[in-house]
This record gives sequence, C-alpha cells and structure tokens, in this order.
Amino acid sequence: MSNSENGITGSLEDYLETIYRILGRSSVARVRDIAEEMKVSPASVTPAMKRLAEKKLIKYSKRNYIEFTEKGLFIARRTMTRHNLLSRFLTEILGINKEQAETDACSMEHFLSENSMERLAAFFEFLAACPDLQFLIDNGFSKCLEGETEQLSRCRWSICPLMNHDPDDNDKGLELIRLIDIDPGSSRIIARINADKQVRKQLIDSGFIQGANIILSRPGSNDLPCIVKLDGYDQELPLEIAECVLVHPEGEGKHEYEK
Amino acid sequence: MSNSENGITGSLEDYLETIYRILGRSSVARVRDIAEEMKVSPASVTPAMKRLAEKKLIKYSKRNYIEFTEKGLFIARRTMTRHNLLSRFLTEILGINKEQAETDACSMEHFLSENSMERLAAFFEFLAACPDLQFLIDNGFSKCLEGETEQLSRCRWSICPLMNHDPDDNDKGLELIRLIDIDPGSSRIIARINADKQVRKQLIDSGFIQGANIILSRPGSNDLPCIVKLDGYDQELPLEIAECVLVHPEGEGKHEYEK
DNA sequence: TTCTTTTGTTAGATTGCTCTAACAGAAATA
DNA sequence: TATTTCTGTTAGAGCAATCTAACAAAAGAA
Ligand SMILES: [Mn+2]
Ligand SMILES: [Mn+2]
Ligand SMILES: [Mn+2]
Ligand SMILES: [Mn+2]
Repeated sequence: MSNSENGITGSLEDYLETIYRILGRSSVARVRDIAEEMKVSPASVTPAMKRLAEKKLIKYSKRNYIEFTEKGLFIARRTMTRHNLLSRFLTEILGINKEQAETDACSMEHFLSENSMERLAAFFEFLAACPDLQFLIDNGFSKCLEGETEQLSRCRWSICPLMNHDPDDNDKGLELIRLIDIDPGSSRIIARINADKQVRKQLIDSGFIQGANIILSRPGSNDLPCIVKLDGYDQELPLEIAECVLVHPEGEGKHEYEK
Repeated sequence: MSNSENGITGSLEDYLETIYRILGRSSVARVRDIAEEMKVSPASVTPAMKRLAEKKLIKYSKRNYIEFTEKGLFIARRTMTRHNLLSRFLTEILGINKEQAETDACSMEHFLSENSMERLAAFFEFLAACPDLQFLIDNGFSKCLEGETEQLSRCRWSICPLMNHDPDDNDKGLELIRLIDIDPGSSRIIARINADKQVRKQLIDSGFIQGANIILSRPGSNDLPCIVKLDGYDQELPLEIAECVLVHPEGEGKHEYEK
C-alpha cells in the first residue's frame, strides 16, 4: 500500500528496523535472526536483502553478514524512533497494553509524515514540561478508563478540585442531552457514548464518535427505531441504543469536524 | 503489508471507504468517480470491485452501479470512522494541517487495533468533558508550536498562572541539564530538544526523543565530537549539536520507556 | 576425515495491486 | 439514424512480497 516517505516500502523499512534492533544487541545480524524476529521464512529474507542492497541501504553479499550503509542506518534509526514514539503514545496516553501497542505502532510507523512525527515528539516534550497536562492524563483519563463503564462525568468531578477549579464554573458543561430528547430534524454534536463496552463498540464502529454532527430524522418509539443522519447516511437505531448517545446542548460542543 | 483487522487489505478498505463517501453525497457510485477520488486508473477499479464482490462486500455486476452488502457497509463505515478519528487527532491535538492530516490518517487507519480505536474515541470524549485538558492543549501546546523555535519553558510559564498554580511549586521541574554537562558514563532521560527546526529534525530522526535513555560515553570538545549511546548504539554528535539536548536531573524524568 | 546439523539460497508458484493500450458498450449529439 | 464522446472492461505486463521444497555451503561433532 503506497510507499513510505523514504521511497521504500513499509516491508523494507521493517527489515531495516529489525536489523537495527539485532545489531543493537549482538555483533552480527544473520538471515536466520531476521527471519525469526520478523516471523517470516528465511527464504523471504534473502530476496529482501537483495532489494535493500539494490537500493544501497545495506552492504550484502551471499552468505555474508549484513552491514548498513549510511543511508540505511539513517532510515533504520528513523523507523525505530517512529516506532517508539507511536508505541509510547499508545501506551502512555491511550493506555493500551504494551504488546498491542507494539503491533499497532509497527504498522503505523511507516506512514506518519515528517510533520506529524515532529509534532508527536513535541507533544511528549510538552507533556514532560507541563505537569498539569501529565497529571490530567494520568489521573483523569487513565482512571476513567479503569472503570470503563463508569460515567465520564464522575471522572470529571474528581479532577476539578485537584485543579483548583470551582466546579460551578463548569456546571453547564455537564448538561448533556440524550440524542432521543432533541427536536426531530435538529442537528447536534455528539459529546459522549454512555454504554457498556459492547454497545459502545457497536456505536463507535457506526460513526457515533465525539464531535460528529448528527441529525435526528425520526425519533423512535418502543417498536419503531430512530432514524438519524450521520455523514450523509441515514441509519436506523433501536431506541434503547439511541438512548446511550449524549449530545451537546444546541450551539455548543465546538465545531463539527469536516469529513 | 499485512492485512487489516477485517481480513481484507488496506487497499480494499480504501475502495469501500471511497464508495461510502461517494454514496453519502450522490445517489450512485460509478467506476469513474471512484477512480478519480482515489487517483488510480479506472482499469484498476474494475478488478478491485471484483475482489470486493468475491468477498461479498459489495454487489457488483459488469457495468452496473455498486451496492454495499451489509458487511461491506459495516467495514466502509468503520474505516471512515477511523479515518475521521485519526485525522482529528492529528489536526486538533497535534496541530497538523488538514491536508497532511487527511493523508496520514488514510494511511494509518487500516492498522489501528480495535482497542486503540476505542481508546482514541474515549480520549476525545474525555477531552470534551474535561475543559482543563482541552484548555491546556489549545493554549499550551498549540501556542508553543506557533513559535516553534521558542523555549518550551516560556510556554510553561504562560500556562501556570492560568491554571492557578504557584509557579514555585514547579520550579524544580524546570531545572533541566544540558547533556554535555552530565558526568561521562552516566545515564539520563532526554527531556527536550532545544534547537531550530533543522537541527531538531536531525536529532529526532536519530532517536533523540523525550523519554529516551541516553548515556554520555565521551564528552566532546571543540574538535572532538561527543559519543553517546542510544538504543545500544554509539553515535557521534558534534558538540554544538549535543548542546541542544536537555536531560532531566539524575533520577528524574519518569521511567525509561522500553524499546 | 567424514558425517550431521545448521544456515542460507534458489526455483517456482501465488496473491495483490497497479499500469497502458486496446476494445466494447451506452449515452449524447448532430 | 449515424457519429462522437464518455464510460467501463479486458488483455497483458510488471513489481513487491510471501510461501514451500529442494538444494548448497559452512560449521560442528564423531
Ligand atoms: Mn513496521
Ligand atoms: Mn516497527
Ligand atoms: Mn486509507
Ligand atoms: Mn481513509
């Protein structure tokens, strides 16, 4: 699927990254080690090494150990840096488990633009320099994830005093409305999904995410599902599921993101 | 490069996503529209439609308009939701420009795990519910990015009063040390890169990112570059570049992330 | 030295995705 | 109706990536 920013494929970047990792812990990188670490057959590694050598990213001759060229070393290091940053984003900010994060990071690393990479790095620097933000993520978001079915509002309340805020200031922010309670035909911004894991997943997969603009085309009843319009599409939604969708009061909730 | 979570390739997901987008704004999706929107030749679309039809994701017969099956619609929607979420993360949190964010999001969307997806969605809900966090990102990180060469510490100082914090509380957090000033042989955590855009990019590509563990193997001099160890690799670093790397004081700066 | 095991390469096949060029069908226009 | 334009398909090719099976070379053990 399309090339990475280096002009080489994601697969070749992974080979370079793997060689880098291996050379970081032992003195030589052998075909066998690479195959093992990448979970491919050794017969796949040889032609990959040939492709890399052709592109002048490694020095490779039959049955010899592998050495980086300067350019190859650069790409290898760059790929691993991206991997590490993405992995940290997934674990430290989103709270994903290490193993999952590694897999996800290693898939995504190849396609991040220079710009996004730089900004992600800057975000971590900002986080390290700004204890408030770190605090909010550690004590707000992470805790809120622990009891995943709990209401987000509880989270919110538990943070406010720590932040020296007057809860009353934010009171109106809490006034979320159920999607099913808005006027038919009117359009709102989704604020939150308030459901157990399964229903929540179902709604999110269907595009019911925070910030999305939603129109209630037909309010439902017990037998009749609601009809809502999302991204130009009408979707049917059983009443008891629609009840879980909370929206901002009219005119609030930031701008709609553009699709 | 490996399959997405649906068991179909990223390319096919993109075709579904594109059809979804087109059907969201017009009544039929034609080969020509798909080709145009995806910037591929129409001759590439036909076989892609055949592959999708084979997998029972669309109903397709020669020269006829394309319809989703239930499963196809689901994957299309799911892909677009991922796309939107990632795009929003890149624009709203990292401050990437819209166009770049779209490209990046559309590359990464195919590989995000269910788990990460759910967490990213939850993060936005948290953000919407927690004005403090939103405030810190909008007024802290984004502003700090505007003047990219400015010291992060300035940013930080400008936030503290707004957050009702006593700046003195955080004073020690500011005491960062230049890498070149630490004892040779000792190991520290990188806190920040303090350099212009070009040098910064060079350092970040080389793995000098916040949170990385670094060992100063040899302090340099004006002619002799420093040698530092990162990820098991020795790297040479000209003194004037090494000067830009700031580390936490001994024992501080969180745990090293594991590679 | 000779045999065995480990390691790496090659041959040959398959899948996915894309392209250009040539062609076929449908719709619009004269 | 006849012609032109637009649209979609097919044929044929190329590249990247992976596999299994067979083979070859190198290293280690007897
Ligand atoms: Mn990877
Ligand atoms: Mn990786
Ligand atoms: Mn995509
Ligand atoms: Mn996309």
